[in-house]
Amino acid sequence: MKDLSNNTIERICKIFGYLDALQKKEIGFISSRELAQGLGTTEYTVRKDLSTLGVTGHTRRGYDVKLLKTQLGEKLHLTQKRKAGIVGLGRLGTALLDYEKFKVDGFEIVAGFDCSINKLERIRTQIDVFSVNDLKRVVAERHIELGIIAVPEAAAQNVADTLCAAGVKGILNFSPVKVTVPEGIVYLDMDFTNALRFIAARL
Amino acid sequence: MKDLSNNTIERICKIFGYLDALQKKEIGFISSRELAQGLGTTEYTVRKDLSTLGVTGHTRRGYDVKLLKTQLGEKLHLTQKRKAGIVGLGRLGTALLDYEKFKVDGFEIVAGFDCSINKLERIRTQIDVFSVNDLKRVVAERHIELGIIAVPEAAAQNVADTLCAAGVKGILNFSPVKVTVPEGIVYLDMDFTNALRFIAARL
DNA sequence: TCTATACTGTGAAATAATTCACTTAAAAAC
DNA sequence: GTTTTTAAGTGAATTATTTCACAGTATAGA
Repeated sequence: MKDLSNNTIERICKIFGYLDALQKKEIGFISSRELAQGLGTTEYTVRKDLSTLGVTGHTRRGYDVKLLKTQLGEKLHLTQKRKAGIVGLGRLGTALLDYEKFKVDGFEIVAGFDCSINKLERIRTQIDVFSVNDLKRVVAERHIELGIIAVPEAAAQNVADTLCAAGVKGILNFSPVKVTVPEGIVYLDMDFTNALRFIAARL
Repeated sequence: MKDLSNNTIERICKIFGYLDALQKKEIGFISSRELAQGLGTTEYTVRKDLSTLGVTGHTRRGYDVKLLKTQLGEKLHLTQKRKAGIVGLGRLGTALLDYEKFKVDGFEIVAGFDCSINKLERIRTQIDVFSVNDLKRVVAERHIELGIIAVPEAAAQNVADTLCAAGVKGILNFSPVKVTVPEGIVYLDMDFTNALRFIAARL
C-alpha cells in the first residue's frame, strides 16, 4: 500500500482534516460529492482515492465520517503519535512551538532548538528548549522523528544535515531555500514566498 | 499563455526562487540538469517547462541565470510589486508581518488587521495595523491585492468573505480549515498540520 | 414487502504529464 | 579550420491521472 501517488496522499490528508470539521458539525455520513465540493476536487477522484486505499462507503448514505477517519488514519499511519522538534526559535519558530493544532492531530512538539543562548533564555513557552549543540542527544533521547526547520536560509542546509545525522525521518522546511537530504528522508518545503508567487502567477 | 498547468507553475516558481540562490553564488549559466537536481525534478521536465513558457537557453552553456530570472518574472507577472495585507495578528500573523523575504521578492505587506483593540495597541512593528472593521477601506485605499489569513479556524471563512468583498484578488490561507471563495479569486492553503500529515504518511 | 432512489465501486475511455530519443547548434579543444 | 563535445529543443512514446459510464445495492419511503 506504499504505491500511492503524492497527489492521492495529499488529497487523503486533506480529507482527513476535513473530517474533523464534519465531526464538529456532528455530521455522521458524507457523500463523495459533498466531500469533493468541500475540498475542491471531483466526486470521481474522491471515490477513486478512497477505493485505492481500500476503504469503503455505504450505498445511498456515503461514507461514515467517524469510521472513515479511523480507516484513513490507519492507512496513512496517522494514528500513532509523532514527536517533532523545531530548530530556529525566531518569530516563526516560536509561533510554531505553541501551534495548538499540531497537538490535536497527534503531532507533539517535544523540543525547540536555537544556537543563540540569549534567545533560549528569553523564550517563554511550555516546551523545553535546547542549544543546537544538544540536538543529537535530545533527538535520540526523546525519539524525535520529525524535524521542523525555521532558521534563516543561510543556516538551513546545515541544520538539515544535523537533523538527518541525528536520525530524524522527516523534515518540514520553512526556510526559503530548498535543502538536500539523504535518500530515504521524507522532505517537504513550506516556502511562503513561493506560495505568494504561485498566487501572483495565477492572478 | 494562461494554459499552464498548476504543476508547471509551481515548478517555475521554484526555479524562480532557486535562481536567487544561484545569483548569490555568482553562477552565470545553469544547465537543465543542474536545475533539475537542485529542485528535485528531471532535466526533461525543466526543459519542457521552460520551452512551454517560450524562454530559451544556449547550446552547451545552459540558461543565462540573470536573463532567465527576468524572463520568468515577466511570464508569471512576478515583476510588478504586489501589495498584501495580513488578517489575524497572533503569533503567526505577527511573524509574517515582519517576514523579510516577502519584500525581497516584490511582495509588500502594507497592512495588518485584527479584531482585538488590545492586540493592535500592543503590537510592535513597522507595518500599520488596523481593526478588521477598517479592512474594506484600507484594502481599497492601499490597493491591496493579496489577503493573508492568519486567524483561528473559527473566523477563517468570515475573514475570507470580508477580504473578497473588499476586493482582494488572491488569498493565502494559513488557518487549518479550507475556506470557499468566489469564482475568480485565486486561493491557496498553507496548512501546517496537513504538511506534517503528508510527511507522516510517507514515512 | 415492494419499489424507487441515490449512492458506491470500478473497468474503460479520455486526458494529461512525463520521459525518451534524436536533431540541432554553439562552444571548446586541438 | 576541423572535430568533438555538451546541452538545448521537441515530436513521439510512454506512463500516470482523471473522468466517465454504468452495474450493483442498501436504504428510505410507501
